[in-house]
Amino acid sequence: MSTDDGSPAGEGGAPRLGRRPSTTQAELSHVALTLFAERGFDDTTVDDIAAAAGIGRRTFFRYFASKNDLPWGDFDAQLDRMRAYLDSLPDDLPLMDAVCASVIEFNRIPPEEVPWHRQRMRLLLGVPALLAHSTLRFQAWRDVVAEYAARRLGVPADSLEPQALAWTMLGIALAAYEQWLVHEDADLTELLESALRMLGERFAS
Amino acid sequence: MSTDDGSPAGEGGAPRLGRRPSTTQAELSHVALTLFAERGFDDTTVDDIAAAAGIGRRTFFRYFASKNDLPWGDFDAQLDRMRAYLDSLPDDLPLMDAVCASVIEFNRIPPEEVPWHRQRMRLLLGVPALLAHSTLRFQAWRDVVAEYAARRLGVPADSLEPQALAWTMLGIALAAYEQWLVHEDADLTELLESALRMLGERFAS
DNA sequence: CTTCCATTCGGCACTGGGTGCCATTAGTAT
DNA sequence: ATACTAATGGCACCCAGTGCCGAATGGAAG
Repeated sequence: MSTDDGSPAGEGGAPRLGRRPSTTQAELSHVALTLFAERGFDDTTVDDIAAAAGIGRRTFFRYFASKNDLPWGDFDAQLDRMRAYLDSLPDDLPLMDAVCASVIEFNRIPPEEVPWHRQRMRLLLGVPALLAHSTLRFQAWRDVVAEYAARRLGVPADSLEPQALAWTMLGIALAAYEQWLVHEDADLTELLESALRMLGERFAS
Repeated sequence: MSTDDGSPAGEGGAPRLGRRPSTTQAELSHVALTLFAERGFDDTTVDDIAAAAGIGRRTFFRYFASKNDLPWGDFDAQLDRMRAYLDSLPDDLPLMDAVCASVIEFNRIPPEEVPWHRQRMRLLLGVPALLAHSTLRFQAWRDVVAEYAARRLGVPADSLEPQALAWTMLGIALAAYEQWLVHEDADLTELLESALRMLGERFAS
């Protein structure tokens, strides 16, 4: 995914060589999300999406490796943002504080994008096929957390402690998301904070 | 899954009426696991499995809803075991102790089944398609934990606290499993214990 | 033994996601 | 105009999964 498919039609700098891409991931994603909202995920075929976007079915699969990837946009860019945030934190900040802060920061969303993001997440966590596929994305997210924790702890990234920490953080975040989707008026940041706080209290026993 | 597909060929009680099933989930699962070990999951088609088991492709899908379900056996029975174990614990045992104990108990495996279980889990966590599909099974597991926690806490099962706890426990268990798969000589119970212990220490900060 | 009924089997055709191949199209540079 | 580059999209193909329906297999009732 990410932007290595050479598609950012328009600016970028490179004077373009060869035929220009006829669309973008973002546009395809948008078209698809609209269709999903109308007919539902399962009742929307890739042909429908390609037709609605005015491209061939074969071309669709050059922009997205699978139908399941549509709601994700370019997650890799988000991961880079998270990595950068973690690296910007001072090393004397306790590990748990750093990780908790980054989870909160990663999931901070501008108010105007809340409805949009809500729809995306409702899809991702509500449609079984998408929830299953999401696991693979979450794995990449966990790796970011685990690598940071491993560096701070001075242990390999694939050892128990960073991995367990990363899994835990993912779990907490998803539990908060589920609440957020159910309660229309809830604030995601607050939910994340209380989930994290709860974890600390519960384990203090 | 479970046993509602009416296939437990042999005993059961009901004197059988109509044609008898020509195989069982267990046998199919066994045949499939063997093929997976030889050729790999992705390079084994459903036709291969059906042929190896001596049944028609169409019949295969009456025993398993999908190819992805093959390595799972009857997970529902395991979940019932877990529920029963949780219910058997005294109510004055602190919640966290109860949950931790049940995670450990759920993943206790007889020594003779270790190699078998290892292969199954290596498949489930190593093949992307299976890992993704597993999410749906893990959801059922999480529900068991969340329902118990909710009862102990006197809150709805879909509220934040039980859900976050369940997610966390799943994460810890999976982190331990990953270590177990990497280290051939490791003991799963010990890994689970140290992962749980670590979580407590880390959050005590 | 024959008839009836229940249940499983499995072939066939079809949908839908995903891929490899390759000619075509649309651009830039010379 | 020519050459080169990169994206497009049609076509054929593979595989998972489903609906339909007739055929096979068994027990029970006549």
